[in-house]
Amino acid sequence: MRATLPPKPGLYVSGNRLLDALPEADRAGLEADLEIVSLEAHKFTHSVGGVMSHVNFPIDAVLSVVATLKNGETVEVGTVGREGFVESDAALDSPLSQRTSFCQVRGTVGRMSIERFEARMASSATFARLMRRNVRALLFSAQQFAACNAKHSILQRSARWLSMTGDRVGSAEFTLSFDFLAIMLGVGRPGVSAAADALQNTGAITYHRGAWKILDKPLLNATACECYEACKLAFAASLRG
Amino acid sequence: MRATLPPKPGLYVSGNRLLDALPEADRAGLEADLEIVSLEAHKFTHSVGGVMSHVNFPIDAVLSVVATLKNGETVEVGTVGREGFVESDAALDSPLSQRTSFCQVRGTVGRMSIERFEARMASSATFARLMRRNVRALLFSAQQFAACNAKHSILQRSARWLSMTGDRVGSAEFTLSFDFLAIMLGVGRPGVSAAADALQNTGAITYHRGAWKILDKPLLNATACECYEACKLAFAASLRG
DNA sequence: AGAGCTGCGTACGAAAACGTACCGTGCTGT
DNA sequence: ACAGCACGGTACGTTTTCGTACGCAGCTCT
Repeated sequence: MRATLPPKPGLYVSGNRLLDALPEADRAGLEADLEIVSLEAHKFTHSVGGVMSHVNFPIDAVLSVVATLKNGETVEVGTVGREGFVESDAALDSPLSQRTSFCQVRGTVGRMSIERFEARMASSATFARLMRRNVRALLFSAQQFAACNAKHSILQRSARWLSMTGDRVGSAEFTLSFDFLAIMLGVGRPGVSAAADALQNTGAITYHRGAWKILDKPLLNATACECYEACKLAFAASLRG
Repeated sequence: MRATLPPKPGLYVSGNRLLDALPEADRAGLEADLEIVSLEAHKFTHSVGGVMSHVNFPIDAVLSVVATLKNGETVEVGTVGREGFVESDAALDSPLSQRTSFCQVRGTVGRMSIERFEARMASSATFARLMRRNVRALLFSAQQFAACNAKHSILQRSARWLSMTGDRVGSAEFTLSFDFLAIMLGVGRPGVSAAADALQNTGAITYHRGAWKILDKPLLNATACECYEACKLAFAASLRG
């Protein structure tokens, strides 16, 4: 679960691509600043309005940022894996979280205290720049989700979600219930059911009782709307600084 | 078209609430750094992928940030008036614009060169903090739009848009065609037509050939989904630093 | 083995929204 | 005054999605 980028010999590699993109000087002391934590599915990392105590850099967990509406419905407004971090508010000069985030697919994260994060933001322009460029990608993806939710079908959005998640867990298999996917996409469960059927019939995926397996990633990507590729590119660009 | 916040005597007041929220020290030289420009409706300020030459602080214009899909459709993913600025990428350590923005409702903006903007970001922590907290509100609103587009009806979203725009132009009257509103919301024109009818029948607004007038703002706000209020609060919070 | 929970298939009427098309109406420029 | 055009009312058949409901299957725990 480490070394997803070619590690430089002797350097600490977190497994989080964002941290791994830091130059050598900025990785000094990183190991001491990070606590590796296992997150179970559906475990919250931060709730809306709360004072943030930590920032989380996913390693092989997938986290979701969601907006909660007044009637209690939640809709996913961002997905974060090893290419990013939560809570992004910390990089925007705010100690308060304006959204809820939680673990979507179980795995590990590197957890850094807000104090250490802010200290690094203040002391290293390179670190701060990388974090802010990542927030830029997060903004891009939130905007893309807005357009996507307005224009794309449940099938396209389901395929997008599965493709994105496949990339982030770094594996073709992961676990997620229909109900949860329906909530994330802001649609009804029968809609997800129909989409999953269609995807399974084309041979792109199989699923069984919450266990998904991607059989044909190119086919799945092709079924997904352009938003998959657009967000992928945006995050890739943010890692290049 | 100036002095929307109580001006301190002798201080330059731009009419943009974000700039006006700056402390006295940070307003030094602001007048020299800003060029007041009149924007016609539908005039682009920046296109996606372009190198940004300027940042625009709306005074009484309303700008839209849109995502353009591959089939040419555009969907509004952010609305910016005198409480904010475009292009936000400049505050996230990027010289490239990742979205297109253009003038939605004609009016004036204060335009600052990217060089002067970056110089202020670098030299004043207060300025940088205010800009980044505004980007935080922009992120919040993009996320809210994502949830809104997934969950709320055309009527609610139309009312939200009109309420938001009314606040931003600082007037109960403004101009906008049905076609354009339909594009912004990512829906068909008949949908907007029906929503406008319903809103006019309740007495919240009137419209005639693209000229809208808000008659009963509280009623309009009540018809709008919660996203109106949520975004309003987010931007208000960003102005308080 | 049985109870109970979670995950999922499915059906179906209702509602929302789409897309397209056609036509009126009020500006605007010559 | 007239043509041309932008604006937008309206209609209608089609598609998508919703919401709800019911039932079955597989896992787990006792």
